[in-house]
Amino acid sequence: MRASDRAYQTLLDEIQSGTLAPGAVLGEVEQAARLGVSRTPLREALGRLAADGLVAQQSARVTVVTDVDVDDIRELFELRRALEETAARLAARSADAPAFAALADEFARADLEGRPGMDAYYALIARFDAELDAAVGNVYLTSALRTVRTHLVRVRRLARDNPSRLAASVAEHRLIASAIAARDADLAASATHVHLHNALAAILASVQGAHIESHTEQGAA
Amino acid sequence: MRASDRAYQTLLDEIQSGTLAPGAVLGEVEQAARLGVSRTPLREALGRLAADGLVAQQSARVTVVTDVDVDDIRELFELRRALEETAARLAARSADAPAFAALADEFARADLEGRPGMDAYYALIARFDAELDAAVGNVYLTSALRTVRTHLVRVRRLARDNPSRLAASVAEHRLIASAIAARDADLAASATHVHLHNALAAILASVQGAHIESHTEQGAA
DNA sequence: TAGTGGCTTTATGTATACACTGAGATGGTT
DNA sequence: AACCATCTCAGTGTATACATAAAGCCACTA
Repeated sequence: MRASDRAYQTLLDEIQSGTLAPGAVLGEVEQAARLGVSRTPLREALGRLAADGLVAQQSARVTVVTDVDVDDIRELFELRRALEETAARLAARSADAPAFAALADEFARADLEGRPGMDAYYALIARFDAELDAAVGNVYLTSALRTVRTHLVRVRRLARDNPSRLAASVAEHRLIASAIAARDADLAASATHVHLHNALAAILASVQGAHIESHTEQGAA
Repeated sequence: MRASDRAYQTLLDEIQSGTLAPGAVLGEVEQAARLGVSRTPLREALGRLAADGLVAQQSARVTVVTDVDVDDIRELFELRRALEETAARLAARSADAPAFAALADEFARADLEGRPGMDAYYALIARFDAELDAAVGNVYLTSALRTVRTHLVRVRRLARDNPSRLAASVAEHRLIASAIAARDADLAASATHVHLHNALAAILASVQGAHIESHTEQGAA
């Protein structure tokens, strides 16, 4: 594996996991030393992260991890809705029906108990996304979706998972998969719309709650 | 201006104009020498072009200008429809109405005579796009649209402009601008849908025509 | 004559040295 | 004491030297 790939992957993981918080300054010499690569591959990694929108040049001399506020989440979901509704429609047109029927079945039987259940669920969603990309068969759309998903990892981290919301999310995914398997483009698009509406509402509620909590904590401290 | 920016801009122009044709091999040393920069900034430029999707690593040792075939054009327009319909809806929600009314008026009075008329028309479309981006106020959506527009430059070049199609295109843009100015999101989205449908049909017809012609030329040669 | 093995060559990937710019500090002046 | 100019320095931008690996070619063998 190339040094620039390792640097990119490491920084990506750290930004997505929050280890590198928004606003963190990424000096080239500092990060290169920390990751054990020279400045050349590190600069390439920073360039890719900048293209992803995860870092930005604040001034001419300092690049920082980009911030994610509530407005960003709303904007991200506007784009996500445009892309995923289109993807659902296109997938319904030409999808491998048995594959999506099988995914729908897996969503129907998904077990969300404990951390292993959650991990299995996220893995299932990843497989669903991959199958969706394959069914859509559009590199431009898939590429745009990849960027959205990259940002979504950070957004999900901001919002804490709520058990009842997760159960609803499973049911929503099951409907989307069923609709695609049944070649019902309108239903697939509407179900996606509904899912994203609910997902956004849950995230915003969670973020607002955390926001109020953190204010309370500040007051108590 | 940085050397890497100049290299990127030059290569971008050459790829978009067709000077660097699809399939052209871009060796680092060769291009660096040609553009008068060292390999370091040239590699950065190639990285940005790769992120744009204009070049790709064919094998481990050779980067080439990506190809654009008819299927690519269809796929690009699927994404474009998703993004621009959404953009039109969002712009209708919060646009600077007088600005779009003024744009609609300019489209109504557009003169397409000769090359200066065409250049003025393309400049007007660029202003329309900029005003649309401002009205949408969504960096994620705007960024995705930027990528689409980057590819569209090459697609437009493949298709030769047809005078009657251009006149229709002006009328379609006028309607979109009017709908946004009137805050009619449904009409703006539908007008955008119609416009993109017609634009794609014209491009495909032109490309097919050119394809047949080039076959004929081959047969004659 | 065809195929294989190794060598050579050439390109990329990486490290490092140099250049230059912009920000901050320090000292002088008003 | 406050403000401005200059100097220093840190950090980025660029060039180049070195490491490495893949592709082509030639020779040798079956």
